[in-house]
Amino acid sequence: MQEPTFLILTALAARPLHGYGIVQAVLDLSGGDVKLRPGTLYGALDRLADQGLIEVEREEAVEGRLRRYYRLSDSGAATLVAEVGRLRQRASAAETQLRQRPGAVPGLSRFAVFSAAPARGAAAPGAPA
Amino acid sequence: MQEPTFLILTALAARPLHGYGIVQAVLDLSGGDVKLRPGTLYGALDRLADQGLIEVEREEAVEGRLRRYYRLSDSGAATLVAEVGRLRQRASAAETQLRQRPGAVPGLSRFAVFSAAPARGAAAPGAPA
DNA sequence: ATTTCATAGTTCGGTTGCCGATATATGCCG
DNA sequence: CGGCATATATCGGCAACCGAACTATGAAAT
Repeated sequence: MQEPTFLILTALAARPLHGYGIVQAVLDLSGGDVKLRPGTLYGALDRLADQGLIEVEREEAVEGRLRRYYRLSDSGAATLVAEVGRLRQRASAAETQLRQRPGAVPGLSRFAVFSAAPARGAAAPGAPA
Repeated sequence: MQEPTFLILTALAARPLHGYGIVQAVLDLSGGDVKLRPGTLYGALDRLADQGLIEVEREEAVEGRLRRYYRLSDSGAATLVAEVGRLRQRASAAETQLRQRPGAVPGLSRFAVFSAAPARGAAAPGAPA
C-alpha cells in the first residue's frame, strides 16, 4: 500500500469525511507534506470502495455542491491496523541495520535517529547532504 | 518511496551486498513477506545509483558468475533515516486516528493494536474478514 | 546421466497507482 | 468582476513494481 492510500484510510479512521475533507485531513495528518491531487483522491476512493475498505456513508447537497461522505469499513480498519504494524516493523528493521552501518556510533541513536516528530528537512547531525 | 526501494536501502545499510544477496536480505528483513523480483531489483538498483543513494563498491567474478556489490552512500543513509522518521510519524498518526474511531475501546489499544511483530494474516479480534 | 535447484544477472511487456491539468459549479471577499 | 476556497469528475502520462523469459554455472537429487 502506498502513502496516499494509507493516509486516506487514516483520515477516515476517526470519522466519515467527504472528498475535500479528506484532502484537508491528510494535509494535517501528514504534517503538511502530502497534498492529495484530485486524480489521486477520487481514483483511490473508487478503488478502495471496490475493495470494500471504505463505504459511502451518505450524500449531502450543500448549496448546490454535492458532498459524498465515506466511512472506513471494519475490513478497512483491520487493513489499516495491519499496515501500521507493517510500517513499525519496517522502521525497526531499518534502524537495526543503520546501527550496524560502518561508522555508526552505537550510543548516539537517540540523537541521530528520532522516534517521532520528523522535523522535515532536518539533516541527521554529521550526515552530509 | 515505495516499500521495495525502502527495503533495498535497508538491506544495504549494514554492509555492501550484491543483487542476489539483497533479495535474501530483504526476504529476511521483511519477515519473509517481500520477495524482490528481478525486474524490481535491477530497475531499482539502476535508479538508486542514478540518484546517488547507492554506489557500486566492486565487481567480483566468482566461478564465471558476476557479482556486483552495492554500498549505501552517505546521502542514501540520510534518506533512509528520514524515511524511518516518516514511517514512524505515519504509524503514530494512524494509531491516534484509530483510537478515535467510533467503537474503539481506549484502554484496549495494547491488545487490539500491536506495536511490533505484525503476525501476518492474523485478523484483529472481532473484526470480520 | 539427467533433471532440478540455488545462485546470479539481464531484459521486456504489462499493470497499477499517482501526478498534473482541465473542466464544472457555487459563494464569498476585495 | 476577478480571484479564491469549496467540491467533484475525468483524462493523459509516467514511474515503479510485477511477472515471465532467458543465459549460465555448480551442486544435489533422481
